[in-house]
Amino acid sequence: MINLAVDAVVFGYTSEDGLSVLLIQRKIPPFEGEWALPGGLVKENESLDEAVMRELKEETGVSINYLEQLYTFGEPKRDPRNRVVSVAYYGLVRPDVFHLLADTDALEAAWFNLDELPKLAFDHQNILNLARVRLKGKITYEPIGFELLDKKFPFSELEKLYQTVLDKPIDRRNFKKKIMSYDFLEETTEKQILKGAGRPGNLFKFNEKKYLDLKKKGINIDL
Amino acid sequence: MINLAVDAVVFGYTSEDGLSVLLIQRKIPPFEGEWALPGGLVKENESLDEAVMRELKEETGVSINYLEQLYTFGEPKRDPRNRVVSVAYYGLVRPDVFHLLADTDALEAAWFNLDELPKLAFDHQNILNLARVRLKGKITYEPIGFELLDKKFPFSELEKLYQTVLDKPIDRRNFKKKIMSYDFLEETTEKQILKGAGRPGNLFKFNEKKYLDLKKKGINIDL
DNA sequence: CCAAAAGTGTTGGTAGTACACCCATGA
DNA sequence: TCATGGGTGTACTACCAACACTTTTGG
Repeated sequence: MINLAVDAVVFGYTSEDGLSVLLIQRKIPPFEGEWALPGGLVKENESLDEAVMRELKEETGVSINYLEQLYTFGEPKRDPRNRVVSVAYYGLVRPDVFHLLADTDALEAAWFNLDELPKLAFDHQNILNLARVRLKGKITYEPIGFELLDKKFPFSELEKLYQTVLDKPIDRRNFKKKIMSYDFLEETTEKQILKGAGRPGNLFKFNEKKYLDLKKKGINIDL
Repeated sequence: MINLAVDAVVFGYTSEDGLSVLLIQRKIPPFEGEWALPGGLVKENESLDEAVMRELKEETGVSINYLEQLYTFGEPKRDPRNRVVSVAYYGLVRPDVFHLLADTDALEAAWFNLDELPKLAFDHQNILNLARVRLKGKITYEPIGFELLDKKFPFSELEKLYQTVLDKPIDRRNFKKKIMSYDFLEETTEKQILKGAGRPGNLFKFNEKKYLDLKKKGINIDL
């Protein structure tokens, strides 16, 4: 008898704190009290996509519908008790729009900065690592930002987002040239309201139609 | 109770017949007598990779160990009887090195040219379509050919392989320039033995070390 | 006036694309 | 001698990478 589960790697991005990941503290054995990816067993009559959204909602209160399938992990001993095969999903959201609410099998749900992670239960560190790689890959051929930034934002916010996810510095001028050539950003006349010193930047917004078009067609941001 | 299965999309390539796919004719319901991808239920104590190799061997006699995970299909109604979630794998081989031998749940095993496919059981046509897309993608960032061509082969064979998998014409000169720049091919002094008219080409061989290096590092054949 | 962040162009190199004619062979 | 397939080079373009100084603001 093989049990089928789903796990969700939900990355959060804010310009202040960079990348984080949503974890839960397990209420039940195995690994009781330890931190793990949200997830759980698939029910008889739901699809995998439905299962992962449901578990995420149940355990963390986070409700999103654009997770992507990452990989299926099926080593016989990955769960110390029973055989559990897990279909992992991943996604990237802005944490501040959710109110976390641990429930069902979770004692607590919290965002952890990627460089301050606790030890994770099961093989969840592997899953997270793979998700990290895939996320990096993904943003080089698909635009991101629309769901992660404010309606209007200074250009530097988009730049910071790419630098954070790719985890390397980017030349400001070349990046702007490239992004602008895809023509999915519109410059507004408004200016950034500053917190601290520095010249305030113009605010930009996404042209939603062109942005979604390019999500389908694909772009190429090799940096 | 959810059953867990694996399915294999094994593509075959020959320069004469192009791309084909390995199918089996089902011996048991559902879809008895129809053609389907080789695959079957995962056993309690084997990994997913082991399961897919085993099923492939059992049903078709084909023994390979370099399939890659493709995607996991889990719609509740994809199997008309029970709930079956299937982890699909894919790979590309040369058909002529295998002796097909249908066994266990298969009445017959056979290679089908991609444009002469029978109607497939379950959602296997979807799985195949996705595998086709992924295969195309894959050869643009990983060299192929070593396992598919003879030890020594005329350059046109490699060209034909790429044209077949990508399903579009390629400029011979540009392709050669690009491939040669990666430096994993060595030109020999031998010449092709002809079948029919035409100027015989020089034979090439892979530099296995450099080839495997590039498999890891990745290349970029955007054509 | 100093520190912080935004804005802005040019140049050189590299890689990609388009393109056509001659050569060696078998029939 | 014709048909078949192999072999080869150039020129144009587009993209990418590297790079530094000026402007606006807050403190």
